[in-house]
This record gives sequence, structure tokens and C-alpha cells, in this order.
Amino acid sequence: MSLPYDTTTQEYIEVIYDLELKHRVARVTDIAESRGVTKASVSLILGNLQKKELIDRKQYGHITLTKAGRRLGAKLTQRHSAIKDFLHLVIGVPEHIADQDACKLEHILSKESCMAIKDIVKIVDNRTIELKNLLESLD
Amino acid sequence: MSLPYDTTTQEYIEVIYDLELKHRVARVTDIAESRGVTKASVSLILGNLQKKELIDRKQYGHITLTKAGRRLGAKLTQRHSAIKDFLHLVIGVPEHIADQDACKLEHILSKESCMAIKDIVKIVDNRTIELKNLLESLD
DNA sequence: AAACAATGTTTAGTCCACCTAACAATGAGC
DNA sequence: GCTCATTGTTAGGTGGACTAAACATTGTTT
Repeated sequence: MSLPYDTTTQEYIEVIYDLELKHRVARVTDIAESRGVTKASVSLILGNLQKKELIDRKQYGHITLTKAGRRLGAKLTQRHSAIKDFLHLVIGVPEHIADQDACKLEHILSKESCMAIKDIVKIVDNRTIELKNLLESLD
Repeated sequence: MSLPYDTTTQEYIEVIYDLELKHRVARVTDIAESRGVTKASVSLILGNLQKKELIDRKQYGHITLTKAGRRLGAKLTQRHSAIKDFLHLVIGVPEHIADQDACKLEHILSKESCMAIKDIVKIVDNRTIELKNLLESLD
């Protein structure tokens, strides 16, 4: 099983989540810029997200995520960094490529694979910390 | 960088590659069945694949891959099993889920990540063989 | 070889994300 | 408080993968 909601929905929610963190609210123009599409497209898609109750907004007003939207955004962001860390830090893929791949994988990877990856990243992180501590204790 | 050709093209080529191996040629009905779409859709998509010179066919005739099509099919099939083996044999994801994930990942994973994964699978395979030999030598 | 089943194609139309262009609302500077 | 730039929405249209339904071709059976 993967996440509910189609890839498009997920991508928009992730952008909005990100903009909300940076600027407290998201704006049509910024979403459009971030996704590389026109404001018109964004405006239409926002209609869907609203129907799905993932965002709150009034006409010509600010855009914020609902509880459900924020939960989805958080989950996607988590997934993204777990996948990126896995590709980059664990199996040695160059960072910018790991990041690009994570953008796509996060939407389609099953819960199970995602979990397996997260577990491994956690283990590697712990080992890294242990190593760092060991090195410091040798000073 | 990922593979050229969009996901749809890749998915159809992979199915045709598979059917060609099984039955020497592919048929519209079998492709439709395999992809879960109507024969009408397949017929239209085959037009595109032909324009892209990935398949050969005459009206109402058999479908075979061109050199380029077969090369793409082979590459996708390779990718698929490398990704599946990685998820299942290396990081322990249940086999059928690893297989499902591989279906999607194979189309979007970068060359770099794919390479990294293939290398790891190769190492694990070799270790497995060494272990097997060691165990046999103990009999 | 005629009839029928199986297979493949065409046509007309849907849906979704996208576009351009025209329009509407908002807000900052004077 | 008017004007104008910025921002957001609406309308109409495109391309791609899909559909159902009608049609064409091929192959098999008798």
C-alpha cells in the first residue's frame, strides 16, 4: 500500500507545506513558480484540493493547509528526506540526484519499502553518531 | 538522467517485450489484457510506438519490437529485477510488494541510483554464492 | 466457399493537467 | 481616495491516455 491521493495532489500539497513553513501562508504565484506552471493551472488545482479538504482558502485570499493537508505534507516531507538520505548517505548516490529521485519516489513507494528504508537510515545515522563520539573521545 | 521515453511508452514496450519472449510475437488482445485496457487504446498507442520506431507491425498483423524497442525492453526488464531483488533480497521487503514497487520505480529511477542498486545486488549475490559453497564444503 | 468467432481499427467522446488570453480583485504609492 | 502594478480567477482550448460502440479483417469450422 502507498499513500492515498494521486501524485499531482501530493506534489501540490508538498509545495504548499513548504511555503507555509517559509512564509506562514502559501500564495498562488509562489506555488505556480515553484511547480513551474501558470497561475491559472494552480488556481484550478486548488479547487480540487479544497474539495478534498486538504486546504483552506477564500477567493483571492491566503492558502493554508487543513489538519489533513498538513498531515499529508509532513508525511511526504519525511518520506522525501528518508529516501534522499538513503540514496545519498547509505548507497552513495550524488546528493542532487538523490534529491531528484526522492521527489518522484516519495509519491509511489509502498509503505513497506519506505519503512524498510527509514529503518536502515536510522541505523546508519546511529552508527555515524557512535563513530563521531568515538573519535571525539580519542582527542 | 533517467531513460528516454515517457512512462507509458516504457510500460507498453515492457509488456510487448515480455509477450515476445513468451509467444515470439505480441498481439493487441494480449497487450490489452496485460495492461488492463481496451484493444482500442492499445491500437492507438501502437501507432505512437511505431512512429517512435520501437515496434514493427502491419495492419492486422503481428507486432514485434525493433532493435531499439528490444534494447529498451531488455533494459527495463533488467532494471525491474535489479530493483526488485534489491528491495526483497537486500532490504527485506516482501516479494510481491518489492515486485509492485519495481514496476513503478524502474521508469523513474535515475541511471545513477539504478547503478548503485545493481552494484549492491551483485555484491549480495556473490556473498550468497560464497556462503552456499562454504556450506557445501562442510558436508 | 459461407458463416461465424475472434481479432484489430476507427470514430466520437471523456477526463485530467496544462496552456493563453481576458478579466476581476487587492493593495501601495502618490 | 485614485491609479496602477500585482495577484488571482475564468473561459476556452490542447494533448495524452482512456472508453464504448460500430466497423473491418482474418481465420476456423463445417
